[in-house]
Amino acid sequence: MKSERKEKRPKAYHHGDLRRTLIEAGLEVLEQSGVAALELREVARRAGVSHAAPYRHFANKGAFLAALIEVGFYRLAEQIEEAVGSVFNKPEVRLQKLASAYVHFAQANPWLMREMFSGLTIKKESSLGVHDATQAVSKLFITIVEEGQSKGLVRSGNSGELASVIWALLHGMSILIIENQTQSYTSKAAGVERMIRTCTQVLYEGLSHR
Amino acid sequence: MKSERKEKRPKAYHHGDLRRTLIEAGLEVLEQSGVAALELREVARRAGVSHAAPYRHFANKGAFLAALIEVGFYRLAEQIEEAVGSVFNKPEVRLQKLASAYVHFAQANPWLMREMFSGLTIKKESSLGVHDATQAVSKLFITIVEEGQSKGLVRSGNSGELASVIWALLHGMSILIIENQTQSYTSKAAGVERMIRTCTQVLYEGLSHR
DNA sequence: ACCTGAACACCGTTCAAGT
DNA sequence: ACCTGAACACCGTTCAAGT
Repeated sequence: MKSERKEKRPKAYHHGDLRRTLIEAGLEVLEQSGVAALELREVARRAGVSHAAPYRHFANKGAFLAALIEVGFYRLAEQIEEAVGSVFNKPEVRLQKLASAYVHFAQANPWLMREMFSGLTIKKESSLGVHDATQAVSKLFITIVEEGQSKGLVRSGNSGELASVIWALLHGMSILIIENQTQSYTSKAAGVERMIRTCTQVLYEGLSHR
Repeated sequence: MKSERKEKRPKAYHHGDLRRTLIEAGLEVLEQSGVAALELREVARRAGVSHAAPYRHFANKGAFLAALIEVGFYRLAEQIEEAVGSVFNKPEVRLQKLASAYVHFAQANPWLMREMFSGLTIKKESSLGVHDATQAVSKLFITIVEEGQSKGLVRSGNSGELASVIWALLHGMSILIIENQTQSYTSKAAGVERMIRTCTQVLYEGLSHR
């Protein structure tokens, strides 16, 4: 209901911040066993509370999932920011760092990633938090494009549209990799890095100012 | 080509080819109401059989989902083949047709698309059919790249890797569109077409022979 | 050979009752 | 204010029994 981006510390009752505990447990179950195994009762079990307790913090299972997704987008945004913000390299290298960050997030959180991009429209309607979180990621891509344009590196055009092209390629690549759809090319870590480099090159060429 | 796997023809009993009927019903439920609503009992209901009947044709719910996914990949492959096969236009136009076909498939079957790229690795292990079906799509992309290379249009390099770049961009774009993540740029059909054109351009530039 | 109906374990959700 | 335990409807899955 409220925006929970800050570390607030509600007074511990039986279990401290149960909401946060449930979310952490949920992320754990999700990554360990997949969505099919993500049961509210199991999450409650892990948190050491009764199966009815989660309903004090989430309207239903959908709202709980939305909370996990929200966290997911904020974490992804953080990783992206770290990757592109702390580097004073050439733009090509920054783009590669961005790509690496995105792909590695997907590899580290494949199930979360799948849920983050599964029926978002519905979840955004019922959860303002999810909407804000997706915007955080979206804005990062747009900023990157606009920076590139202001330096004369990126072709002119609607920055939102060009940002979507970058996002699309990084996302698609990440999905193909975690779904093992790139075959032998990414079966090893070195292959993944090579794939990232190739994507970065194609993007850089394709987006560059002519 | 509409070659849809090996056609077995079990003789009609009470309901004709129940297996196929169940799959059609399943695809219907999935697209109408999403994965959460995809229940074997509901599918059986729609097919007019008891809730136990599906177990004569599928080991469990997972195997049923795998069957839907398999159909999904073959249909996607068909659409792609149609798009690139029947056109004698310039390669740029063919690429755009390919992109359109992919995106439109996603728009027409968003839930199926999400399931097709959700936990594929696990499903491929238990379902050879799914593996073959994904290969059918994968090969199409590779062929397209190799054709481009042989004509000197596409840069040299591992064709599988370059094929993955194309697939990645088209897939990512499709996901962003169906998840409403490209914002206003694709809220109307015209916006989607423009987005497709931009992606195609970037791809063509990025992949071209230098 | 193919399907049914009862049965079982388990989940999401609700609610009166506890601390 | 926050959590528990019983209760309910419904799902996935199994299996003996029907045609």
